[in-house]
Amino acid sequence: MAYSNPLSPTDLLVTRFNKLGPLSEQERGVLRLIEGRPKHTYRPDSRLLRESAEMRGSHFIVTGWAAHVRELSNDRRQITSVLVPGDPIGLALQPQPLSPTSVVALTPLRTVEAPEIPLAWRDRDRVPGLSRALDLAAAEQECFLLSHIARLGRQTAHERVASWILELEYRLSSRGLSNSGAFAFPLTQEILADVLGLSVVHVNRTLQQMRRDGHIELARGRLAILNREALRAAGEFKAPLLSSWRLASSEGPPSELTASHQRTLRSPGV
Amino acid sequence: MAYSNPLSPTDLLVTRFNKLGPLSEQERGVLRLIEGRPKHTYRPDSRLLRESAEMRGSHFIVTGWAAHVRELSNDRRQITSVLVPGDPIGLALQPQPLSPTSVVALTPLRTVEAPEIPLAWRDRDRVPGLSRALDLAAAEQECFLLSHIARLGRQTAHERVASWILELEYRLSSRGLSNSGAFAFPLTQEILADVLGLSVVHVNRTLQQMRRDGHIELARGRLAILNREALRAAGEFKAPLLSSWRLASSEGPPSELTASHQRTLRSPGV
DNA sequence: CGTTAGGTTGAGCAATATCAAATTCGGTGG
DNA sequence: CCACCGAATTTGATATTGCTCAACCTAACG
Repeated sequence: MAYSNPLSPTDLLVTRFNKLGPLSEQERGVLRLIEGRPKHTYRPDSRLLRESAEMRGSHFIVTGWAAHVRELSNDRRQITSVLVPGDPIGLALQPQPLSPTSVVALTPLRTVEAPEIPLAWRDRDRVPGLSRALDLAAAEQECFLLSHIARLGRQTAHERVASWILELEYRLSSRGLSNSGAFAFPLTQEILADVLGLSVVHVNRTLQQMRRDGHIELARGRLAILNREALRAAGEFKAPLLSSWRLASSEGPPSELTASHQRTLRSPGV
Repeated sequence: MAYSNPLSPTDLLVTRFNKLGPLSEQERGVLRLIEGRPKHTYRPDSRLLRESAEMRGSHFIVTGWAAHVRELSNDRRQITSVLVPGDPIGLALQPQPLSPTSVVALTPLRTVEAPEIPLAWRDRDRVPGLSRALDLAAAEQECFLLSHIARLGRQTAHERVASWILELEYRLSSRGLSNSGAFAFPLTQEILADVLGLSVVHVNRTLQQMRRDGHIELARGRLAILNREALRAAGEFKAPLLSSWRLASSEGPPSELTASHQRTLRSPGV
């Protein structure tokens, strides 16, 4: 199936968090505990959380995509962020939080419980690298929200699509889910419209334009970036800079698990 | 001057935080320390923080308004949030953070240093009420960002203006800066355009429409909400619900123990 | 094979942007 | 008090982007 991926939940999390902040062996052990936790499956369109409902338990996506969504009158809805494998669901800073958005499955979805994560976030002294990685993941998420505001407020349809695709690919590649700019892409154009604040028809025309221009290839549930420079020029995407020490050591903490350095070049598409 | 307000920095913060989570006398003492800290003044348009620059020191606005802003090509800019007295500047969860947006003064601005705030945020055990208030303030801020995404993505010009005005009044009144829906409003229509993702001309026409309809009054640096119900119906503004114990006891300062006993019954499966 | 969800296309339209020219307003100096 | 200045607001005319509606096409799937 298009949504499946070979990484275990643990691998996903270790891959991603280790890029944010180096994890000790003990901290990886904490993540590995998650491997054995109960899993949950959801059908497309099922609702994992309702806006203003209490969040209980934090989960991570193992396979499939989901979204944070705000609903408005007249069947309008706005997706505020798309969630891919490795993203948290129901994870919050304070106890007894109410969800600020609904969370819905966009595809068949599998999640795993991760009760140790919110605990670790608080217990900073025992797992400093992990807490810090969680802080940075939160900061990154906020950064994407801000980019999305700029996108919706001030960018044209083409620019929105371009910058959003680059952001998505950036996120997927940090989890090892993108192969030199090509990745499984299970969203319908209607969902895309709700992400980008456009009509379905206009999304369609915009995508076709980008195909005609040779900037992307999109077919059969796969999206390939063919001309990254063109997309960057149009969308003005900049990878989020989160913390100054990352600047100093942007190669990242050397690790056995940095998937992105070991990509094999492969022809994109299907 | 239109931007002055009678509250001291301390009063502003105590007023606001005390609404988020009840503060002990000792915690108020921490806030009162801020009273004596160094102040800073800025002219309109000056830049307090640059995007991707390191944030050093956390401040609070004492008087005047500012904004978080993302800049794009072609002189476009998007304001992601407007900051009013009592709002933090440069406050972040993790150490050595890089600012995800620029911060600019929209009016003459006065801030005060508040080095104890980030410390208090971490030192949860010593000042639990204050840490919690900070958590909730952060959650509230995130909620406003999400609302802004929905606003820009899926609402019309009229709806955007309506919901934004209500949100603004909500924030001002929690600081004692709004008087039965009327408050000092120092923003130009051009700034408003950059907030709402519209052209200046269209902002102008939309405001006039709302004046003609008798929904608002806006003149000489003051904005008054005349028909709150009409604005709510148009904009679909909902005050953010942050935590379940606020639901249970939103009128008085609740005992911190009511929380877990008054949870609402269900929540959909996560 | 028929059904259906998703994708594509065309035509007309509405919302909003752009451009350009007043006009008003809040100071400021005489 | 008056005259003036620049910034902000307002207005009109026109252009454009993106939306709506409706039809049609295609591929996946039972």
